[in-house]
Amino acid sequence: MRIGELAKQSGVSVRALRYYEEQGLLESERTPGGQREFESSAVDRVRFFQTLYAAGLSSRRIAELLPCIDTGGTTKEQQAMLQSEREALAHRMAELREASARLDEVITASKARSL
Amino acid sequence: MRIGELAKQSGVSVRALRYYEEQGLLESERTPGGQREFESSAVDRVRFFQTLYAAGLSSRRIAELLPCIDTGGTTKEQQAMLQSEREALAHRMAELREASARLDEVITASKARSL
DNA sequence: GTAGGACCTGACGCTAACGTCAGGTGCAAG
DNA sequence: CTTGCACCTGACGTTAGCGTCAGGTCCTAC
Repeated sequence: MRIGELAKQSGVSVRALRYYEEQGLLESERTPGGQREFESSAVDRVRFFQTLYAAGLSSRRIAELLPCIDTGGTTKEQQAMLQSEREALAHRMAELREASARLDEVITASKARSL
Repeated sequence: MRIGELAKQSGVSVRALRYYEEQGLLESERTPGGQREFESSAVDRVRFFQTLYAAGLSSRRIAELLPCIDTGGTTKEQQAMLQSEREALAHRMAELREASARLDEVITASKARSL
């Protein structure tokens, strides 16, 4: 499939897709005319990237994790990277919970005041 | 207290504090010589900002929420803003859980492969 | 063979949250 | 009164993840 179709199916912009390729996250064949040709599996891949981006990972970090993801990450370094990223996620979730709790305090306080 | 002391106690840079003030998040008196003088309560306030920043809120958003936080947010608009921000946090947490789950898949898959 | 939509490669623009000079002032100590 | 560190106000630099032209090519259809 070509880039426009991939964009439509994965829900990101064409520009974003070219950027992902530039960062080494996506690969593509080229037609004789020079246009990108993606495999259909790229759709899921891009959606996966979106999930990771939403979780706060950078392109750089995703690119580092890709070998682990694609090959199954058998080296110790890869295992360690996956682990540390998991811990980072846990940390971020804790921060969110903290912020959420603090906001709740404000909310309940304001409700009490408006009674 | 002066800005350097506040920076030390709250754990952020002097530049960041001036930025917060610029964005309307912090207030300060001025000495005759023009130097900022903060109340000691500013320490907690700044830490609170850090919590919200960590949760993904922008300065702009925090500034919007401030009246709710300071005055107790009694208007309907303020209540609505607090609610919507709470929901946004819940959404972000769901995204994190999703990403975390996907990463776990990768991790368990790689462990299985390395056996 | 030609219209025109999809695609191409630069390359500059944008926002947020500061970092980092530069050049000048305040202030507490000796 | 002079160090000398803390502080001041601009103002430009930085990073990420794209948005958005500009100017030119590909490809499919008629």
